[in-house]
Amino acid sequence: MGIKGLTKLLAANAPNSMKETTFESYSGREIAVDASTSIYQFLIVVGRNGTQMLTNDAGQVTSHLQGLFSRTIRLLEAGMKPVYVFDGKPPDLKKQELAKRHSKRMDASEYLAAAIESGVKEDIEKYSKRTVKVTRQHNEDCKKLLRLMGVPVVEASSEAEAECATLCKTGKVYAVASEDMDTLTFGAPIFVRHLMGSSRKFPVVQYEVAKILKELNLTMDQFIDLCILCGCDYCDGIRGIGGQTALKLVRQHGSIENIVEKISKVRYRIPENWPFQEARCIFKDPVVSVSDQNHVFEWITPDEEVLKNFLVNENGFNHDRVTKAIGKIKAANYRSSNRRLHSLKPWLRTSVPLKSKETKCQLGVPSAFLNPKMFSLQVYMHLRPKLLWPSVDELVRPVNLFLGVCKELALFSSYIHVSSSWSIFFLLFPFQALLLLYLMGLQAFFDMDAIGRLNKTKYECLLFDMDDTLYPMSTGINYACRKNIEEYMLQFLEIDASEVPRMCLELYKEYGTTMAGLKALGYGFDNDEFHAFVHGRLPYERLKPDPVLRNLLLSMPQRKIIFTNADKAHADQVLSRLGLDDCFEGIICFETLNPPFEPNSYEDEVYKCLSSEEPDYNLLFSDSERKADAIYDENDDSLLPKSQILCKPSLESMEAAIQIANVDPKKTIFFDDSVRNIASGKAAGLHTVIVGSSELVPGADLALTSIHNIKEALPEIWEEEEDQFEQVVQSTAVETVDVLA
DNA sequence: ACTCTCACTGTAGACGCG
DNA sequence: ACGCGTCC
DNA sequence: ACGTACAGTGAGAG
Repeated sequence: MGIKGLTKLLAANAPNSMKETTFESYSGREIAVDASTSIYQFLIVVGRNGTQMLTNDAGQVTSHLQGLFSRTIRLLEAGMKPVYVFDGKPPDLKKQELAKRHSKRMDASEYLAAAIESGVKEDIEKYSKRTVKVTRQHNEDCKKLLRLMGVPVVEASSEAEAECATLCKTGKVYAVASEDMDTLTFGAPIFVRHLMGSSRKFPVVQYEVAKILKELNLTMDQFIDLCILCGCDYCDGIRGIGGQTALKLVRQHGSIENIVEKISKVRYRIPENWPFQEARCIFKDPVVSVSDQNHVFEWITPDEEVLKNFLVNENGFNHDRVTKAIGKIKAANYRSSNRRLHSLKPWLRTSVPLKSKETKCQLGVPSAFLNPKMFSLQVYMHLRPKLLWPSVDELVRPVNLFLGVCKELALFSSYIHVSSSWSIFFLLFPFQALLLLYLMGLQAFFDMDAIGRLNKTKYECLLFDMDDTLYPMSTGINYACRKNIEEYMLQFLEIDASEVPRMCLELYKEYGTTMAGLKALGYGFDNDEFHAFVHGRLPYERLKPDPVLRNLLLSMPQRKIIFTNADKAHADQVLSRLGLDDCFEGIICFETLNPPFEPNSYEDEVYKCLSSEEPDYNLLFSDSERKADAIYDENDDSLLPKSQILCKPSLESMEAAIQIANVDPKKTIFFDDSVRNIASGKAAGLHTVIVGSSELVPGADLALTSIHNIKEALPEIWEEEEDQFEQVVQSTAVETVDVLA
């Protein structure tokens, strides 16, 4: 039911918080839409004639598909980028409200039956609408349709409105379009009503939460209390108190607790066991899906064939109509991908900071004073001898070799889940296991001998992203990091608070990291200073040592290298907290790809791949010269300033990493949690594994919910030990032969 | 008289043709 | 501009 | 084992 009477209350008490806009003005904007309410409306109204609805051959209702299909196309054609958010589990507090609705529907069903009996058309019409219920199947149909159309779908973990609001707060969408006033209570910064009202019965209205608070002169907490008092889905208000009185009381007393204490108990009866605090919690800290802070929504081209099959063959849509509609989606996609670059322009013109420069160098150590040695390659690439086995040299005789294997296996079985049949086998029948391994070894030796010197090694190197890959997203490090970046932009770059989240994300999207984007826009801050601020006060204590992962890593025979966009200090801190310091041969980090100065001191091959970009001379130049870097051609619409920073997901960064690590991409597996990094990793020729996702994404060869599942999902990594083993055996044999010869 | 609350009821898409 | 039938 | 919401109305309380 949303918040009772909030529209009126705001119209009367905060008229300036709402402004009339137009449908067209949201062109180019990402808009979150609550899917359930839309589907509900479609089911009620699309193609309804009494109890008749639009159906497919199988007699299943298709009204929701019809409605959603045309509405979404309408949005796309207007240049908007819709994100549909589906409901998750409703909070427990909402149960009673839902039960009420359920019983109402049951009543309506009875009335409907009676109406059909008596044959009164209007009653049939009326009551059949009231029995409408959005089922799981409807939801699934719609998700499928949207995905085929290339439109992003979000599954909220609880209330869709809460999820929408969070998407908006974090800048992933520009606004939430809904009719539900709850959206404001959940704190969606920009909330649009009647956006879909093609009837023009109501104009499109935009609410801004910040303006509401300002005009009502309330804090967000107080506003939430106000909404609870007005009456929300989660608990009753106080009888006799509506919007007006609630506003007065909140202004006067500040919080529900105080109001309860002060108001007349004679006149107002406070409900017993009134769960207003729980309701407050739902609004204030709603359960939302823990999504990747850096995840970027994409509106991709529709899957034409499958979409046609779904609509035409399965649901009886008119073929020509669908074909025409798909054409519209494609055209809209094409236009908006061209338009995307425009969205950064406003910041280019207005945001190049002038004042912030003076204070710039006081926070961090100017890089010029840092010891150049610190940036030599060795620091970032702790090159160690390639460690394949314990004491490889000693493995002259098979027995020694098997002792090594035993060690590894013993290590495995101590922590790997029981599912590893090898480990069990080894534990139960150590002697037999040894014998079997011995035989396998001999077999491998002879196989190898037959094949000759052909190198069978499948993987030589494993390239790991660090944050959100080696430890889960839920630690909140990523979130804290983002907050710090926003804080930095606010404090030191003097960017307007209202622009920060959105700008942050846009730059991230366009340049790979927000920092790279800021640099490209001409902000001349110091890299180290930025990193120090952003990574300085992260809640590292939340990272706990991960011995399981450590053992997994140590048991992998391949080279293992970290590839992160973060700086060295952060990488060191994280790895040390996780207890993984010594698991990696090297770290490719921000400084590796963006040497502070003296790019010449780099190895030739590294420099070669960097030289296609302008080296970052930025730090050596004066402010005015730096500003000149941001100059772009006003007349060329497609040109944005190039980033001077090399980072994922650019293909150049991938190739640079491959060169620095000196690996063959075909024999390297790249682990990352970001879809676009995976895509560009694939483009660079790497094997790719998306971590933290249960579904495959474009460009990924494999999906891992957690890095801990690596052994189950990629047994090849360990199986390769046998390959390595063959190699060792063989090379040993060859050497022996040489010696003998 | 006037303000406010409450309970109840009604209504809700999108397109294209003429 | 509008009403009205149609979509499946 | 489930899934929506506001606007308008008029009666009645204070």
